[in-house]
Amino acid sequence: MYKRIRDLREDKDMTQKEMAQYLGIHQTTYSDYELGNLNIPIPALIKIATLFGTSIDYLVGITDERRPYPSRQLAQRG
Amino acid sequence: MYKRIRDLREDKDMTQKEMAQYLGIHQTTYSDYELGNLNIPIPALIKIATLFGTSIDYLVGITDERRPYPSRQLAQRG
DNA sequence: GACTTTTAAGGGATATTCCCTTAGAATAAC
DNA sequence: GTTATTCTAAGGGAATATCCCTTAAAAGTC
Repeated sequence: MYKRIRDLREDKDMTQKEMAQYLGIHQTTYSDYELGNLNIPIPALIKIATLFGTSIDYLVGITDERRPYPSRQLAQRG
Repeated sequence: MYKRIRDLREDKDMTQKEMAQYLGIHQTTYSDYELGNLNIPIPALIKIATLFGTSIDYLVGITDERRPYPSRQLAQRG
């Protein structure tokens, strides 16, 4: 169960159907992602993290820090 | 092709076989992970990020920052 | 060249994925 | 309370992906 993804979705007042459309999959597939019944593919994880402005690490519970590192395109030296 | 994972593995002088043993999978499966032929499951991503002391975001190329996010146990408020 | 180590490709049994249908839960209006 | 509506979850199955095995190819050593 990916509670963080569910909580972020609800914070954004989005439905599973809307998330599924965003990802190009069916609502029931997305439901299974949140429930942990299916492994979430990396491309979907990236899109979800981007949508919510956080990191994959936060989504999957590795860290409690919600802010992502700078995205690759904008990263600075130093 | 997950070049970052490959580069980190080589920096650590590890073979695909050693990585596969660490993950509990076959060398050819791990090879397919690096090549992008197979989707890397989240649990494997977590183990790889932990082993290399970095984030999943770095592994998959979202960010260029190599340092890991604060671990869940040690995360601070603010 | 012969040998070893390492990585990648081919093939196939098996497990997973994904969608469809549909059921259940929650809410609202009447 | 019942009729809609919305949202999420379960059951089932065709299609697809996964994972390992075998083996080939590449790279290095002697």
